[in-house]
Amino acid sequence: MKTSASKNEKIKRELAQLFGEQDTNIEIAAQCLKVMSHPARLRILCVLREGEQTVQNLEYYTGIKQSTLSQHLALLKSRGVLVSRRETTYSFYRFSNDQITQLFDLIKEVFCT
Amino acid sequence: MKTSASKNEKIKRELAQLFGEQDTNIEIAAQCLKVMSHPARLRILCVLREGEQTVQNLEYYTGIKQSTLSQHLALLKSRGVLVSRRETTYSFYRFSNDQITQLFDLIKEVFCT
DNA sequence: TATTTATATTTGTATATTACGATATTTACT
DNA sequence: AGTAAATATCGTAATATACAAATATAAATA
Repeated sequence: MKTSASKNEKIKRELAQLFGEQDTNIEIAAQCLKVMSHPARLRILCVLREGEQTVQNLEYYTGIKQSTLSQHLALLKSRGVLVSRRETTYSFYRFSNDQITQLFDLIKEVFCT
Repeated sequence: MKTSASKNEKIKRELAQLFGEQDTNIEIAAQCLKVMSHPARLRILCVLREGEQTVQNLEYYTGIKQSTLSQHLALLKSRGVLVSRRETTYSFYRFSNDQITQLFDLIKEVFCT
């Protein structure tokens, strides 16, 4: 089974463009998406889409246990999905940037309409 | 730490809307996203974004071993990301619908620009 | 300084995913 | 029927992830 040479070239170019020199883009994308691909973490993101929240509010809204929640938040933060700030003893978490927000919105649109 | 009652209500409504009766939306979204969140599978999707391909062409473009590739394809198919058709001894895989394509395009935009 | 509150980290255990070789299946062709 | 080609599935070992209890840290306040 062969494909035309020109189409081969197009696909190869496309791949080169997507992956970049070291496949870093695709690795980063996979890691970031993977961390969003969990029911508990999608719940967290859904709450944070409305604005930043403390851990205990997230616990209240999502029903996830504190230690588990904290681990999910750490994971989301480590992959650049969320950022946090500390105010006295409270940690506030929020989306890290508009592109993540946009991605989340599309996910919601795709799966919830 | 308290949040205003009205904001509480808004978030609760938001959650109810997203999750639906049985949290099915969020489960489906998590499963579908998870299956896309793998370097090898993103490579596959990148090739298929250009149009349907046989397994052996995918093997050629992605460098993934045949049995591994076949498992990735089966997974993507089982979660509704891809569909396939058989023509003689060849299986052709392609994106299952426009929403998945749109989602993939945004992922690419977010992580590769 | 002792205590309390909010959050983070560690630890143990259970479960899930991954890649790949070996094997099976499907279809075409002789 | 027998063989070959393309694809699918199985078995398994290595690795990763999930969860929650226990513990640790950080900051406020008595």
